[in-house]
Amino acid sequence: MNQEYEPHVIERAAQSFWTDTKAFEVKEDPSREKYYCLSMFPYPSGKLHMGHVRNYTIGDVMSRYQRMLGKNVLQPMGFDAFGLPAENAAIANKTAPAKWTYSNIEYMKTQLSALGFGYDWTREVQTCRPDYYRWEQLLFTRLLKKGMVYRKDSVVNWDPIDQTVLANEQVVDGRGWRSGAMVERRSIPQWFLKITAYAQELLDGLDTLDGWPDSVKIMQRNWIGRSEGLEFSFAVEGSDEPLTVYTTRPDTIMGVTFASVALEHPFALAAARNNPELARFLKEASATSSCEADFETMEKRGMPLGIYVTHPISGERIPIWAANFVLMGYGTGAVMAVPGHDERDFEFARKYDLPIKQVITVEGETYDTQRWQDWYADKLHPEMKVVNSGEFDGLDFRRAFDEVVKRFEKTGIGARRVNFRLRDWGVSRQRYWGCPIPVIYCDKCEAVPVPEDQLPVVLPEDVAFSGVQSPIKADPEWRKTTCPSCGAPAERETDTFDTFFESSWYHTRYTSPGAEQLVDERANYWLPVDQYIGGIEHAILHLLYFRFFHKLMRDEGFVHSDEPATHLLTQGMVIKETYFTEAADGQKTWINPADVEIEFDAKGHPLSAKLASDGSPVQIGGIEKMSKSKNNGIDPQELIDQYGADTVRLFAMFASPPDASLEWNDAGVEGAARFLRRLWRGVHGHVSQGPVEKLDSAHLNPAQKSLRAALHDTIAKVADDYGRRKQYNTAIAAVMELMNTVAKFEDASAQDRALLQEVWEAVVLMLNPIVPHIGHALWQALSGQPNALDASFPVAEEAARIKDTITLVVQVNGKLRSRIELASEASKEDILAAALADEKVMKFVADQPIKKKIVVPGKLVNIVV
RNA sequence: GCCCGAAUGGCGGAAUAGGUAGACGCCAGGGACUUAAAAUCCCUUGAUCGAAAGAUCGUCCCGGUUCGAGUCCGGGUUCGGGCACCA
Repeated sequence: MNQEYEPHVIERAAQSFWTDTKAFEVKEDPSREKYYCLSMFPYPSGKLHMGHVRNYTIGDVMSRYQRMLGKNVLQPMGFDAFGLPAENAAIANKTAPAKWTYSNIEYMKTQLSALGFGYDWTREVQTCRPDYYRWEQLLFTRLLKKGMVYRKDSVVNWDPIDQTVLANEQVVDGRGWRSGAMVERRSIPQWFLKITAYAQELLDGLDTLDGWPDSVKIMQRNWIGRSEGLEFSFAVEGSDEPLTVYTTRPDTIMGVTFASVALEHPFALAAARNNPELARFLKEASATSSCEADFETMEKRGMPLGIYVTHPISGERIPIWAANFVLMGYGTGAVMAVPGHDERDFEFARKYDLPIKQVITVEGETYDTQRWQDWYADKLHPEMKVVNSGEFDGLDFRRAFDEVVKRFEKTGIGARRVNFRLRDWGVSRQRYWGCPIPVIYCDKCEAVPVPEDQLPVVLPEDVAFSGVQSPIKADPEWRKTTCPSCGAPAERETDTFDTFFESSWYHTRYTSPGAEQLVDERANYWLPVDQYIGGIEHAILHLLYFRFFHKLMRDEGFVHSDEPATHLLTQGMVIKETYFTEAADGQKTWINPADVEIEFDAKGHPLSAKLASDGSPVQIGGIEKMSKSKNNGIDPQELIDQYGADTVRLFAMFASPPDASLEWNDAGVEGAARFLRRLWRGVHGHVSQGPVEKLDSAHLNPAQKSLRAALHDTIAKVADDYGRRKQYNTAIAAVMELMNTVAKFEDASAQDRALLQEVWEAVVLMLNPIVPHIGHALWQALSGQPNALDASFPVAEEAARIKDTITLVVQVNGKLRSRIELASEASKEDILAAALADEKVMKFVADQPIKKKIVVPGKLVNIVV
C-alpha cells in the first residue's frame, strides 16, 4: 500500500478492475431480490454539468449501497438524444445535428466513466438511433389503430420572418429570439395522444405511490385537475345551434349576466365574418404568446359578439362576449360568466360595465360591487348561502349544486359532468431532429399508419441544416412513398415527435437490450423501477407522461405493472448565478460564470461583473438552474482533473441533502479532498503495523468500550441515512465525527489494534458507496479481499451501543440551565431528585414555588416555576 | 396570475414524531512543525455585555398554540421550480 493518496492512480486501477470483471453487467436472476435504480438520462448537450454529477452520484450511491445489502442491482444509462439544442448547435457550427450529438455522447461517456458510476453499458440506449425509436413508432401506430391517437388543429408560435415554428423558449417578450419579429399564433393540424382517457387512473394511481414525495403527487393532482360540474346549453337567439358551457358553480346560475367564449370559438369566428371590428379584435387579441403564464397575467380584454342567449331559468336575455382569458382547450371553450362570484368575471364586468349580481351571501359580511373580496368565491365557507335565486335561496353550495343539476337534468338541457384540467398531449413537432411520426398521407385514404413491417421510418442523419426548414420537409424524395392501403402515390408525415415521447418509455427498453420487440419478458423481472432519481423540474410533465406511457404499454401487453416506479427522489436543482450582455436590439448573450470576474461589496453581495478575458462589463442576472440556454452550467471536469472523482462525488453528496436546491460554489471541495487524504493516512498507518489479532469484545477497557459504542452508533446512523432517509450529507458528517474520535484514541495494546481494525473496516465500507475508488483500494489493503463491491454493509451491534451513564439536560422555565449525568436505567423519581439537587438549578429555582415538573426520559427535565 | 417548494453564523449546512439551536465541513484569525513552501497538527470563531464566571439576545417578518417552537397554526415578504413546443 502506497503511503500517499494518489487519486488518479487508484481510480484508474479500480475502474479497470470493474471493467475487466464486467462488474456492473447484470442478468435476471429470480432467486435474488432485484433492485432497479434509474437516474434520468441526460440530454447530450456537450459536457456534464454539476446537476448531472449530483444526480448520478445519488443514483450510484443508492445502487452500490443496495448491492452491499446483497441485491441484484440494475443501474443503466443512456442519452435523451433528440432535441432542439442540437438544431441550434448545428446552425451555429455549420454541422449536422446527428454529428454534433454523437460526438457529445462520446465525450460525456468518458466523463461518466471517469466518475466511476457503475452502469451496465450493455443496456445503453441512445434515443436518436433507429433501433430505439422504431419501437415507439410501433407503439404509436398501434395506438392510432386503437383510437388512442387523433389529429386536430392546434396553435403554434409562428415566426413570420424565419418562416418557422418556435418553441415557447424561443419566444422572448412576444418576439422570435433570432428574427426579433412579433410572433403570430397559427393553427395547424397536429397529432394528439388521449392522455385524458387515463386522467382518472393517473389520479387514482397517485394514491398507490407511497414512495413518491407528497409535493410531486400534489402537483400532479392539481395538474390533472379533476372537477365536478354541470354542462348545459343556452338557447341562442335566432339560431338552432345552442351554446354549450361547463361550470363548477351551478349554485351561482342565477348570477349569470353574460357568457364568454374563447377567441377561437366557432361562435366568435362566425360572428366575425360580418363584423370587421370584431374580426380585427380577434386577430389582435390572439397575437400573443401561447404559454399559460403570459395568458394568466395579460390584461383581460373582450368584445361582444352581438349574439344573445336566453337564461335557462330566468329567461333573461344575455349577451355573448369573446374574451381573451377563456381557453378553447378547457371544457367547451365557453363559460357562463358570474361576475358577482368569479374574480376574473368581476374584473371583466367592471372594465366593460356589465351588470354584477350578488347571489351568494355570508353571515356578517357586506357585499360591495366596487371591491372584490375573497369570500365572494368561497363555496366552502361554512356560513355561505344562496340568495336572490328564487327557489334556490337559503341553500348551501352542495345542496344548491344538486338542486340546479337536478332541474337541468329533468328538462334535458344539462347534465352532471366530471371534467379534467388535463389536456390531451400534442406530440407533433415541426422540427427535423426528432423521431419521424410514422404516418402516410394519401388523397384517398387520408392518414394511414406505416405498417409494422415497414418500420422504422428512418430519419436521415447526413443532412445540411440551415434552421429555416426541416431537411425532411425540404426533401421531396424522402417524403415520397406509396399508400400502404391503396398503393397510390402518397406522402410521409414530416413532423417529428415531442422529445418527451422518447423519455417516456426508456426505463422499459433498458430491461430488454437487443429485443426484437418493444420489450420482452425480461422487463417483468426488473420492472417497476425501485428507485427513480431526477430533477424536481420534471415533477409534472415528464413524470406524468412517464406514468401515462407505462399504462399504455401495459394495455398493449408489454409490461405487467401499473406504475413505472415505486420510489422517486426529486433532486433539488443545482443553481448558479447568470451573466449576460445585451445588444442594442435587446438580444441577450449569456456568459458562463467561469468566464466572469465579480466584485463584491463588504457583505459579500456581488456589485459588478466583467468579462475575465477583456474586462468588458457584464450584467448580473438571476440565480437559476444550470442550463444550456442560460450558459450557467459548471463543468465538473476541472475538479475531476485536479482532485479525482472520489473528491467530487464526496463533495457533491456532502454539500447539501439531495432534495434541496444547491447554489454551486467550489469552496469546500478542498475539505473533501483533505478528508480523503486523512482517511488514506489513517488506514495506511494502521495497516503498516502488520496483522492484528482477534478482538475480544466482551472484555474491553472503558476507552475501548466507548470507541466501540461510537462506532456502532455511527453504523446505525449511517445505515438509516442510506436506507430510510436518503440523506448523505449527514451520513458523511457522522463518519467524519467518528474519525475525529479515532484520532484521539491512543492505540497501545494489541486489543486496541484489533478494535481499530474493526473501526477502519467499517469506515471504509460505510463510505464505499460514495467514494468507491478509495474504498476499493483501502478494502483490499485492510481485508485482503479483492472486491469491495460485494462486501456486506456493516450492521450495528446493539449490545455494543449500550452505555452505563447518560447525560440529561435540565431546563428551568424551558431554558437550559444545567446538565446531569445519571445511570442510564435511572427512574423518573431519581432523575427529578438529581435535577432538583443540582446547584445551578437550585440557583434559578431559588424559593419560587414549582408549578410543574416535566421529565422526558433519556432527554431532559423541565422545571416550571 | 395559478400550483409546488425554500429561508438557520462570514459560507454550505445539522437539529429524524414539539425537547440542548449552530453537528460536520468551508472560510478567517492565532500557534506548532519546516531553511522555505506545500502538506500536516493544535487552538479560537453567532451577536451583545463582561477581566472572568456568566448573563441576555438570536433560526425571514407579524401574531397565535404550548411547560417548551427552527419544527405546529394563521397572515405576510423574498427567493427558486413548474405552467403543456427547453429537457
